[in-house]
Amino acid sequence: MTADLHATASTRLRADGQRYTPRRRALVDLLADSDQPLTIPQLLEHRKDLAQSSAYRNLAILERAGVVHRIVTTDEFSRYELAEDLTEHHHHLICSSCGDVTDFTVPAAVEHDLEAALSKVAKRSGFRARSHRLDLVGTCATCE
Amino acid sequence: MTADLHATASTRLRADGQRYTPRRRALVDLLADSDQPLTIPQLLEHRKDLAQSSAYRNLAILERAGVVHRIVTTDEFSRYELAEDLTEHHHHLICSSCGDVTDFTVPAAVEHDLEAALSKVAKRSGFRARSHRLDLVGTCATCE
DNA sequence: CTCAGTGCAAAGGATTTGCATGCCG
DNA sequence: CGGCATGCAAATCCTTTGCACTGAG
Repeated sequence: MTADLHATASTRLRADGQRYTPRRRALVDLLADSDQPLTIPQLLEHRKDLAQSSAYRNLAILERAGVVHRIVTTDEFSRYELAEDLTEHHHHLICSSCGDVTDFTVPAAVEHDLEAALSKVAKRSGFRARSHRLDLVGTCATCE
Repeated sequence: MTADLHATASTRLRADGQRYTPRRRALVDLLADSDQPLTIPQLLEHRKDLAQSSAYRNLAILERAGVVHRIVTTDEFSRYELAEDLTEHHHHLICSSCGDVTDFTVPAAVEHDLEAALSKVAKRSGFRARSHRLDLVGTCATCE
């Protein structure tokens, strides 16, 4: 699936008039290898040769192209993960103490009921839903 | 319930060694009167006599005391609402175009199943859950 | 040669903080 | 009176932007 991932990333960037450069590929690789959304400092930590400004710029471009997704939790840093359709649908455990985020999933049945309830709400309010977010906020095992 | 609200706010602040001043009360009033979380510019807009820095400071204090809750969505501003236990449990429609946030609720049955699934997840990961967040992200009727 | 991608350094903007003043207890 | 709350202005810090350089086509 990794090969596919890069092919998809490349296609989406091209569709947006952008190239799939080594730097951008490196960012996608880092995100794909992680089981949690990463902040830019964390990304730079893993790949010291990446320039901060370029990381910001490239992640913004990758986000516009629909390759990565930016999330804001409770601390001061944005975090990035692969776009929803490039991973499996999942949710986040957010530690309000250290800010760390971990992925998790819920049973398909629950997810399904949720979808149904949400689409009803959206229809009622004339809201065009694109996605939903379900996060659990609390304290992670380490901070506890 | 408004009287109770202020009594509760006052008690919680006192427990945190803080006073319930007119400015703080004004902020709580504004949030209680709104059917959506508000940004600080929005709060200042409603009450022009509030100083920006004091608003920031007081909201931080109110948050520490458990009276208000800060949420970060997709745009650059934080938004504030009354703490979960001072309102009814609800969720948010987040417009990714204008950043506006509207409250909504889901049927108790769905909410209940969700709680059950989440507490199972939390237990499995040694995560101490404090609350959950369920948001619908998309485009509001106005921006559509 | 051209033009996008990159790195560095400087600018931006929401939020925070230092400090002098005012007010409640 | 004492100490916290307030307002103003300056400082912070994540993020964005300007600009010159480099490399791919």
